[in-house]
Amino acid sequence: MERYNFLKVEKKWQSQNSALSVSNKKSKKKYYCLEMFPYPSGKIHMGHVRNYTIGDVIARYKFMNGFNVLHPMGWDAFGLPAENASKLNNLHPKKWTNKNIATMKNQLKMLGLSIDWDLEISTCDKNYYKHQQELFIDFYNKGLISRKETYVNWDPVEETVLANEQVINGRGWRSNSLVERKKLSQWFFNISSFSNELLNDLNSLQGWPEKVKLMQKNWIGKSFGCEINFEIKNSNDKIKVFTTRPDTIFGASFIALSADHIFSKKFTNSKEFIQFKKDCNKTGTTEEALANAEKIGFNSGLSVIHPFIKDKFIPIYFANFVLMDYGSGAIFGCPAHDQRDFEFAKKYDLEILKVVSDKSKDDKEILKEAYTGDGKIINSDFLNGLDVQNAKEKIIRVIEEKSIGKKKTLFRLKDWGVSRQRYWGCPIPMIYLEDGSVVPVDKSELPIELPEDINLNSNGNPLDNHPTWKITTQKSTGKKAIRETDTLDTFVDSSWYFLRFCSPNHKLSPFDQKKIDYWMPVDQYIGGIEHAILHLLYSRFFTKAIKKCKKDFKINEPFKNLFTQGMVCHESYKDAKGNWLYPDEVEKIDTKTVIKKSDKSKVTVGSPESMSKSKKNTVDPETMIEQFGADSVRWFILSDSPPEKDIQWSDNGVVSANKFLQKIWNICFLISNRKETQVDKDLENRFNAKINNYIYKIDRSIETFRFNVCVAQFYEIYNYFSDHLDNSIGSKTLSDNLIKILKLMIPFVPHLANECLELLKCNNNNKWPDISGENDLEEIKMAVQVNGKTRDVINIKKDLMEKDVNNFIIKNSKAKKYLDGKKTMKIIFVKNKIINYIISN
RNA sequence: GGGCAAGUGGCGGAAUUGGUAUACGCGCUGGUCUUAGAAACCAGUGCCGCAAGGCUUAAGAGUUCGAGUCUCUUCUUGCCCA
Repeated sequence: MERYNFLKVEKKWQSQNSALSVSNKKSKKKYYCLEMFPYPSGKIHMGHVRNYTIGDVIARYKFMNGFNVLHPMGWDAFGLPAENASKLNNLHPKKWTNKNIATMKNQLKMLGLSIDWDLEISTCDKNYYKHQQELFIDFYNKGLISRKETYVNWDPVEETVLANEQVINGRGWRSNSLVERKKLSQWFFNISSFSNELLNDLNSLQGWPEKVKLMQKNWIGKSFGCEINFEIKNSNDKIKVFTTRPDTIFGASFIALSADHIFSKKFTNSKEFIQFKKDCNKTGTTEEALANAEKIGFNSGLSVIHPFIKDKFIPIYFANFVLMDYGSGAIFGCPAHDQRDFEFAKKYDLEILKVVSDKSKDDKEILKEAYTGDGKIINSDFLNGLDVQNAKEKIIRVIEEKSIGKKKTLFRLKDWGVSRQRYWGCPIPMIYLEDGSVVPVDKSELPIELPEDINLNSNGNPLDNHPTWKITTQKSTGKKAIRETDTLDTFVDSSWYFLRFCSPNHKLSPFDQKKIDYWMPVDQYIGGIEHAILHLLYSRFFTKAIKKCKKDFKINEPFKNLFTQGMVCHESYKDAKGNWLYPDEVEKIDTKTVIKKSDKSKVTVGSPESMSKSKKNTVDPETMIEQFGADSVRWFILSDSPPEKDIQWSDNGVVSANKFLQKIWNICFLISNRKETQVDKDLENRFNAKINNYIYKIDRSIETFRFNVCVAQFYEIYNYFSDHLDNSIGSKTLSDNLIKILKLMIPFVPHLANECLELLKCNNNNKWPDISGENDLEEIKMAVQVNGKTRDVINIKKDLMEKDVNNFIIKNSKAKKYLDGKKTMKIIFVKNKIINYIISN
């Protein structure tokens, strides 16, 4: 017998067109299977392998079930790493990117994915970003984009603006440098005006994980609050304050204003105020940064009159933890029940009055921190005795009756700042005229192309530094103009690529509406959980925004079903000096000892975590494919853990996958050369039935993404087959059943399965075997319990009634000895499953 | 601090959704074949016990004829938000 030569076989099947031939028969049901496209960073990693293998299983499964399948792939090709690499290697971002794309495309092909490469797109291709610029202009004309001067998170190392979500613990997500607050004029997508829609439509996404929907819900963060107008003492002015805790109004002990509040104009000549404002800018803009920063304030010397206690005056401060873009840029502080207010009050020695009773504590006790829980309202006149929720409702009612404020809905979701002071991104198609007005370029001028000659080695914005690029004229008037030199956030690129895939070469507009009508929405979207919030939210926003701009566009939500796969993890290794080591630099002596190959010194093993270059706990997919074959790698990555959970990479696992696939090949070989035996019809029937049950189970497991269970079933099937090779089952029966099983294996290990099917002379590989449901097995196993304890398992004919089962047990079962001489009080009988005797002692 | 998950052998995990707990794989142990190793194949492998048998799904209680699954309490871990 020849050994299975995966190198030869995989090449053979890959040289044939791997795409699932998409016929455009409209009569057929469509299936759009999409995996998140990769950033072309250089090489693919195991995370990609997992993502795309899962997608491939689904795409091939649906194809074999008769669907028209769209299974495209492209490149999220703009982004900062290209510029960094360019500075390092003196290679133009475009060249660097295209080189990486070529490498990674080749690697993906090695995996044997059923991708239609004719649909390939790249976001840095002008034929792609041209249409993105067109969408930008459409959005602008619809009022969905605005230009705002705001404070932004400024990364001083990257010299760029960061979105709030790119700031982690007050530091840039990539550079890890402390983020500063800086005022800049920026382009914004008005995503916040879609807050309600984005929130409510989550309910329609039944194919999304609850977890992701919850994360989006929290991110949008709808809350109710109240605006209150405070009268300023000895003045006709009022201050509009926003609060989510109007129930604590009687505990108010100060008013805090943003340093940018309109009242700050009164202090423009104060040196102290100017210094205070400077200090404020050291604090970031995220909620977290505001919560953790030291609270600083500036006493305005003014005060307001408490709206319900006429002789109570409350001082007005400016404070660093209040931002202009939250509410009205003014809050009232209730130190007893808000931690930030508490810290502020401690620092400036302000009154701390409890107005919500903490059941577990004495109300007279001095607080060590703010109490934010529920409780009965105290010290609050007409609110006393109510709980927090009722107090909120009552006080809002009173405030509205007295016309000193009103109820307001607030969203946590902010508008999406998309300007980036970067070269390698989509140019924003706007121009500045000499009269100061800002207008879109004429659509006929699109694409606004990135210049190829660019100097990336100076500080600041590369396009702005380019000698000629920004100088232009307005087409319609011939007036002199300057181009916008910022480029778009790369999240914009990935917010509509799934639409472009439906007609990737369409020239006139971003997409062919007819194709959208057929293919959209994406039936199954697959990607990492790390995109649970931003990418998915932005894509949802884009879909809704396009719907606003284009009459015929009827899609409301882009992704019908979403699956988020877990990460690929590996142990990390450190030598005695504390240097990280790659897995192939170490050797395992036994289960406990690991040594460094080069000098045999002992190595410390770290617990498994997500593969990352910095910890060198990576395994290169290409090496693995060369060593064990793509099928083995695919098989292992699907086998060990449920796909939504993290998986631990194990070389042993791939080795055993490889061994198993060899066994499948062997058994095909044996069966195709098997001599006919005397046939036992009964045995054959049972064999057929059993295989049918397996087919049913595997089919169900694929539908529910339980690929690890599928793999286990395949192992069982193999064991079942090899147990029956010597039995009186006809060779044709064995071969026919094996063909069915091999077809089930095509989505998992396409090369091997197709090769085996060829060996068994099966040439109808594209059709999924019939699922006739769970077949009737003549015999089933039934548990016999006495007082709830299992005493025997009997093989018995299916569908027998209680009386017959009972008779059988009394004659044949070893459970009988537990029943002898005892009185049976009751028998619980579940057909085909269990019989339970309740006896008295 | 708040929210959400989840805790099953040495390890990854399965359990038809309240009905035989530990499928399947890894690892380990013994054997066959080999000069030897590798590969392959066979057998064993939750714990206690010579055995009969008993115990076991983080811990404890509850509902039930019957609980890994449902309810409550506690503990631990992970993720997201602060």
